[in-house]
Amino acid sequence: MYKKEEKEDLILEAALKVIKEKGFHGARMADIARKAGISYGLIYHYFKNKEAIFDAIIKRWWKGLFRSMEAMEENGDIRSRLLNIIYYFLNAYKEQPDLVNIFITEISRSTVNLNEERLGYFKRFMELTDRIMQDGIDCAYLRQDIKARYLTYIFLGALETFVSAMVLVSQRLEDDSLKHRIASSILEVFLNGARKRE
Amino acid sequence: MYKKEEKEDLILEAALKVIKEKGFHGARMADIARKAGISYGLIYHYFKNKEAIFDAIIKRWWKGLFRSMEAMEENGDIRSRLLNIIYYFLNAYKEQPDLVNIFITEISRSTVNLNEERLGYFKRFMELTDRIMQDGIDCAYLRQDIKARYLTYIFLGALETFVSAMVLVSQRLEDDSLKHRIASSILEVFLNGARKRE
Amino acid sequence: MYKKEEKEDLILEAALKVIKEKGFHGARMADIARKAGISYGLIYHYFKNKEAIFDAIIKRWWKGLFRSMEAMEENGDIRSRLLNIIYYFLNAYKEQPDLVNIFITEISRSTVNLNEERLGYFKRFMELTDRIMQDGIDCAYLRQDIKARYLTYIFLGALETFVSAMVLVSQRLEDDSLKHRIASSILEVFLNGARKRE
Amino acid sequence: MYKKEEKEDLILEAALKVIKEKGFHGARMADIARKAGISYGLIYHYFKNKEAIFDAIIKRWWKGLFRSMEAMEENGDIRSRLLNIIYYFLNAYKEQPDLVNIFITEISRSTVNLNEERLGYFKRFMELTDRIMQDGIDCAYLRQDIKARYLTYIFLGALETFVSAMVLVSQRLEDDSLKHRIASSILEVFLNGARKRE
DNA sequence: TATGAATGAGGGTTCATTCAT
DNA sequence: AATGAATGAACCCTCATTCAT
Repeated sequence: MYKKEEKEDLILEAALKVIKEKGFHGARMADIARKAGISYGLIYHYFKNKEAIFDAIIKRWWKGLFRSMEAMEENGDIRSRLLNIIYYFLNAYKEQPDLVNIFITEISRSTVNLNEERLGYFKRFMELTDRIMQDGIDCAYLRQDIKARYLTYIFLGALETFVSAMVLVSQRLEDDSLKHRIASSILEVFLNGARKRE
Repeated sequence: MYKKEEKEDLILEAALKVIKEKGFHGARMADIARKAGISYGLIYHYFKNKEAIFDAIIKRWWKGLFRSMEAMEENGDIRSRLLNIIYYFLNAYKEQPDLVNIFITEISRSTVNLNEERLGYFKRFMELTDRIMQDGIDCAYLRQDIKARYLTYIFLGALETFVSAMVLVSQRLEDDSLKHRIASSILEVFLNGARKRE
Repeated sequence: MYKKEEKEDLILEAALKVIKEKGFHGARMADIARKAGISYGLIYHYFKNKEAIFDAIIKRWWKGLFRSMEAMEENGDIRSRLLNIIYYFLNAYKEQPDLVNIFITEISRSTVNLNEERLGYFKRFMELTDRIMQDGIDCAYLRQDIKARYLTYIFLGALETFVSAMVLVSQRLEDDSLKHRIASSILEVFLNGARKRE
Repeated sequence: MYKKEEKEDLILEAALKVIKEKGFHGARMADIARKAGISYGLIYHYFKNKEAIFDAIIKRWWKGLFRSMEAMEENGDIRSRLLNIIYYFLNAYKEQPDLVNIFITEISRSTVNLNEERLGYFKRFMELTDRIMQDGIDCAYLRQDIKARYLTYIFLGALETFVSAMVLVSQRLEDDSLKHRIASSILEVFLNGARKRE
């Protein structure tokens, strides 16, 4: 089924744009269909219902992030692994700003639509990040007087806030050097506070 | 009219709870009325429509925060002023966890319902925090190689993420010593990274 | 109860204006109360309900017209009696354009709110006018080959259409000579067609 | 789309009946749906809202009338053109008494729902009728001492009043000879008063 | 696969009317 | 006599979802 996946992607892409503009609640199936250039009845051949579209979007986001993080676990140093997370957000933002927008505005904070599955993604993300921090603490790269989980909060908090600010002002990231500058800013500020001092 | 304000508060309190549970979109006027123990139509004596209730909640949040921040501007040192912000969130969370929940999930990130007025509140918040950072930079308390606005991002990012985490797990804050511990954690981690080194 | 009637008039006067602007359905009790400068609860001391206000307005219109027509029955010639009807409309229009507007737009044609009582007024109006026509036929002043009822139709049709046109364009009648000119136009055109020819 | 128009007609037909019974304001969308034998929401596939249904009904009435009047302009004599108007009303009344009822009770007099578009229809109707009268005056068929616009008032006033009376008493028009009798009554009475005398 | 007509539950809002004060 | 808070039925409109074609 090659075509099937393409069509699903077409729908998800359209859904992304509409949800970005109107939010999940405000996004109507008819809007999504129109944006995708198909009839709205057809959406139901590919997705059980509106919820399923949202789930697919969420899943897409997390799966990519997890894959990227896990790939680095074996052979990456702490800096590289943290940078990896940052770049996942920044690259995603560059290529699919709508997706990041939705992550920031609809996924990352909402307790409303939170179900077991979605909560699970978060926990996993926290755990994967915790593991980086714990590795850093263990190898004496990061300070040892703060719990890994707290470092995770600081790191992800800073990252999210930066990205949120970019989302809010619709910052363009076409210039790669700007992207690198932002990435290292986030990293350095965090490390400055979190690195072990001698 | 003394009674009028009381009734409005009653409605806002009810709305707070309902919105927390179901989100702004999911909250039905009927739910709010039931929760407030009043009849359906009465809400419309006090608020023009559903939007107005949301606005009132938002306004209440920001006005309190601004008042608190401005009161400290004259005579507070940097540490105190930052702690003041942290405590505003933590105290609010302790006394009105629903309000903080809504701030985190519905206000602080949503670009959907963002209008000029609401965006204005954010900008003001950023500016007031920037001013603290700039004062800290000017008096050589904070490091001078990072822009005030970036320090603001880090600080608010960490704060929001901590509070978000508390919201997500419905952390109870009945014990004041826990509150103080969290407050100083946030502050110290931030300062550790942001303070000027000799 | 002297005051009572004054207050009722105050309310009716206000109702007149509001109904003119918004129609009977669009007129809200709150609008009427505001226009009358009283609280809306008070209206219910003077009128049973909204319907009763409408009834009072209708009654006011018809009673005045009937009184005027009956007073002329004994001693008026045909021309005078017809002019009397015309002048009742034109004078009413001059002094209370809102009332005439409502008669034209809400009373004279609506079959919707038509109940026995209101239909009765119409029938009485038709009968009183028929009687003039019949008298005119009997005394050989009006042509005898057309039924009195048909002459009534023509006459009232012309009158209503003139007044309707004035209502539609919000014609001012401050100048009495204009009023007289219109009155005689209506009468002459009618008589020209209806008078007996030798 | 052939079916689409049929469905729209079905809805308009139902709306006609309901509005006749309850007036525009009193007519509920649910009533119309029930009368049309379709589901509630389907109406909104065909009409934007209640107002649009009313507009469609009004448009239908006027367009038919204008088409008929314009078709006669070139080659009709004055009598025929006036009879044409009369027959448009009487035929419409015979075939769609509800439509005529609504024209008389809701359209022809109401200043409440009058907007630019609707007022425009009236003006056009008046102008087209004026033109007949002016042609009649120019060719010395009608009297020359009365303005065309006044003749229009008389004519349309008589016509409307006749039809109104039929509407009020729910007169049946199944017998064509009755229709012809009424038509010539209206015309003769008008012409009797309006025709030029030698 | 594809369309869009059809369904109907649901929710925001209005407003006449009642009633405690 | 006067106020306006309180009630709740009513109604328009939306939109996710189903289904016949």
